[in-house]
Parts: sequence; structure tokens; C-alpha cells
Amino acid sequence: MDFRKISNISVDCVVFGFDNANINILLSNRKLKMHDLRYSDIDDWVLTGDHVFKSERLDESATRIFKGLTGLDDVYKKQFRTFGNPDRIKNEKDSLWLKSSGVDPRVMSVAYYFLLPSEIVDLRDENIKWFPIRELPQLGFDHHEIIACALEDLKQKVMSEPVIFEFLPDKFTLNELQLAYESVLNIEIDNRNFRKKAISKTYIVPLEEKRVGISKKPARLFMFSRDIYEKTCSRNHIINI
Amino acid sequence: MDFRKISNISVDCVVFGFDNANINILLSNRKLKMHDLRYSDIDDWVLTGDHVFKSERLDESATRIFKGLTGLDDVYKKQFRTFGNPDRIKNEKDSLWLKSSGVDPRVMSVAYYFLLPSEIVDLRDENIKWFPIRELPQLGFDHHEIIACALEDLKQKVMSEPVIFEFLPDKFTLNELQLAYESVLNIEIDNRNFRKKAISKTYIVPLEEKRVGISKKPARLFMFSRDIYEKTCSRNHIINI
DNA sequence: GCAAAAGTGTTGGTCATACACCCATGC
DNA sequence: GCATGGGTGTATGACCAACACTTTTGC
Repeated sequence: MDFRKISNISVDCVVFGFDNANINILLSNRKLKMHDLRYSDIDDWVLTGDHVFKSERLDESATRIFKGLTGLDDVYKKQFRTFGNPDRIKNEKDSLWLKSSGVDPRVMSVAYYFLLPSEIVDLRDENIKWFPIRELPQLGFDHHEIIACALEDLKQKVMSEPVIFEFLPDKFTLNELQLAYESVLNIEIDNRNFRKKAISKTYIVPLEEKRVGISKKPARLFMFSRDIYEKTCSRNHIINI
Repeated sequence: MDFRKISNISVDCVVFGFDNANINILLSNRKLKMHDLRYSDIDDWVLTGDHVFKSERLDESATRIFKGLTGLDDVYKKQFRTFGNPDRIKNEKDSLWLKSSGVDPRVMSVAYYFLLPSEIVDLRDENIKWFPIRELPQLGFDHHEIIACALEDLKQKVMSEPVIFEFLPDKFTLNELQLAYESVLNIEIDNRNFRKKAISKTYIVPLEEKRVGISKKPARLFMFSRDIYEKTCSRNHIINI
């Protein structure tokens, strides 16, 4: 493996985490102390990214960066778009930042998103923090746009493939599943109708166990069977002219 | 504008055209005569692409390449994925080709697709040809994979947004519309049900005119009103758990 | 015993599917 | 006048939306 970095190609990671209430984004704090008094210090938030190694596949690069951030392997990921306009670096902070790190001024960023239940990330690092998707702080570069695109793509995906389960632990309750949908799509769903529909799916398998302790009345747990899903769901083409 | 090319970043264009029977892909013939007798000549087909200029936006680059190919502006396009693995260049022909053109061996290709009615392209150039999507010839590089990805993305898009109309002229018959769906999704649709559904959409507007000459009984023409679509269709969230 | 979340059924309307024949025109 | 593609209606079942109360537990 050739570990030299390609100077003008990077990968950015949008990490979506679900905490049984909200979809969140994992962001890194970007700090730069200015010794030149004409400029104020930089202290804002950014997505995590890095340059691609000379002999590394794009997917490998995404996996490596994600692992550096969370310590995790084997998480669902998807490349959703590449951002590479020359005017990506709009504001003063960003150009100062780039100057200080000595990087090519025109970088293409191949963007990936990752889906996981947020509790499996162990936030040792003080510079890393979850933000609810609809309450993001000030971000550097074009990262607001990147996140907005990621969310759009995610919504599409959620409505056509069973990726929602990536947000949940192996065993989950139907209410957790519903909350995940509501949070991603930013809609409200009728609880009774949702339940009926979910129970009617053979690939959402009821377990004997119940979740105790967390709430008052213990709730039945379910699991998602990808196996059954693939065997039964031959992709129904609901055409929406 | 800085017209120097970025050596390791290119844009590839997948052009989808509909000819009232099939979805087709526009390909360029790639020819290279080998003077070294150990190698046979190259004569196969590829997508059209080019390197991105130093100060060019990715979208601009795609538009420029597409215009060079077809002479057309203002066609629906979408960036759908970036291909940049170091092992993209698998076979001998491809490496010979690259050697002969003196290009960086690891190129990221940002891929776009374009949608249009194929008759609006004027095929002056002998090296350009339409191929039905399900009867592609031998292709260079990883272009088979690129086309397969483009088609997958297109199917998704067609089922959730009114992009199908990009394949049709301004005025079209319902049977043409049906054929476009069938061809993209590779399915059969019941004609009567399709018609009922289409006619019930307010944004598919019947015209007084009829298409004459082409077939026996003249068919009523329709147009798509994006205006009405946007005003009436507040994105129905049909959740497919 | 009460607060909190889990769980449950019915009805009416809409929409998808299945299916076969007549119509208008060009040649 | 006949071949070709255009155009039409109905019955059935599936699914979706709307809606409020009872159950089980922890404290």
C-alpha cells in the first residue's frame, strides 16, 4: 500500500446516528488560534475527512476515516455525491485554515454517509460531538450543503430499501422503528396503522423477549431478517407517474 | 477561466436516449492502431469523458463534454457517482490506451447521466452510435459498471420524480409515455390501467392536437406541466417499510 | 393508585389489478 | 376492406387513513 496522500482528492464522512429520539450528525470541532491579530480565532464544526492514499480504493478510504473517528468497522455506508467546485471555499476562515495546512486549494471531496445507532460510538474524544440533524451549528466549508444532500439521498433510500434498520440495534421495539422513520423523514406517522403494517411484514420478526426497565410497560422486541426480506421482496415497482 | 486540465480528475457522461422503443446509450468508438505487432489493435466502445479544467465547476465540465458530443445545451443531467479505484484499469487494452495518451494512471471519474429523446441528437460523427441499453457491445475501462450504476439510479429517480418526461418531446402520446416507463424499468405495464392513471394526473395535460401520419389511427397528444406538478404534488411520502 | 408508555379494531374510501372488445385511419 | 395501433369500462380485492380507549408495569 502506498500511503502518500493524493493532494487534490479527499473523502468526507457524514455520520448519521439515531438515539431513539433524533437523527444526529457526528461533527468534529475545528480550532485554529490566530497569532495575527487581524484575524479572529477559528472555532467551528466540520465533517471528518481526509485525503485518499495513492493506492487506496475510495471505499477503503471512507472506511479508514470512519474507523479513525469512531473505532468501528462494518457499518453501512454509501457514497452519495462528489463535491468539487472551485468556489467551495467561500469564507475567510476556510481559506485561512487551508493556508495553515498547506493543501491544494481545489480539492474534490467524495462524500459518503454512514448509518448507525448512536450509542455504539464511544465519544472518548472531546472534539467530537453529536448534533441533532435539524439543529446544526455553524459549519466550515460547504459542509452544510453536503449534509443536506446526504439527508435527501437518505430519505430516498429509506423509502425504497430497508436501510432504516441500520439505525437500530439488532433487537428493537416497533415504537423505536417508528421513531426512526419519523426522524429521518421529518413526518408524523399514525401509531396504530404503522404497527399493523410492520407486523404484517414477515421480515420483521417478533421475539419472545421484552425490553424491561427503560419504560413502564415492557415492550416486545423484534428483529429484522435480511434473509427473509431478500427472499420475499422482489422489489415491487410502484410506479408513481 | 484556466483551461489547463486537472490530470487525475475527469468527468464521464452516460447519455440515455429514448427512441419510442428502447432506452439507448450513446457511445464513442475507441480505435488505436498498434504498430507493435505483439498487440492487436484496439477497436471497442467507451463513454465520452474528459478531464476537468483547473477552474471549472464539475457541472460545467459535464455540460461542456456533453455539448461537444451532441451539440446540445440544456439537457437534464445528474451526477450519480464517482469511480476512482486504483484497479479501475483492468485489461491490457486500457493500459495501452492510457500509455499512448500519457495520462495519470489513477484517475477519478465523476460520472453524470443525461436524459433526452434520442432523435434530437444529430449523429454527424461516424464514431458515435446509439446502443440499446440491454444490448451493449464490449466496452473499455469500467464503463459497463458505470452504465449499470447509472441505470440503477435512473430507475430509482423515475419512480420518485417526474424525470421520465425528459425522454419525450414536449408533446407526446400516452403510449409513448408508457413505453418510456417500460423501457427504463424493464417491465410490462397494463395499458388500460396506465392510461387511467395518467389521465387522472392534472399535470399531464391533454391537447387538442393529434399525432398524424405515424400510425393508423391518430393519437391524442399530451404535455407535461412542471408548473402544475410542483403546485399539486407535495411529495407524498409512501413509506415502504 | 397513578403516571407513562404499550398495545389494540373497525370503517369508509381510494387505488391497483385483471381483463376483451370496438374505433379510426392509411394503404 | 383489412391491417394497425388507439382507445375504452367494470368488478374485485388490497391497502390506507382516521380515529380513542384499555392494559401493563414502575414507582
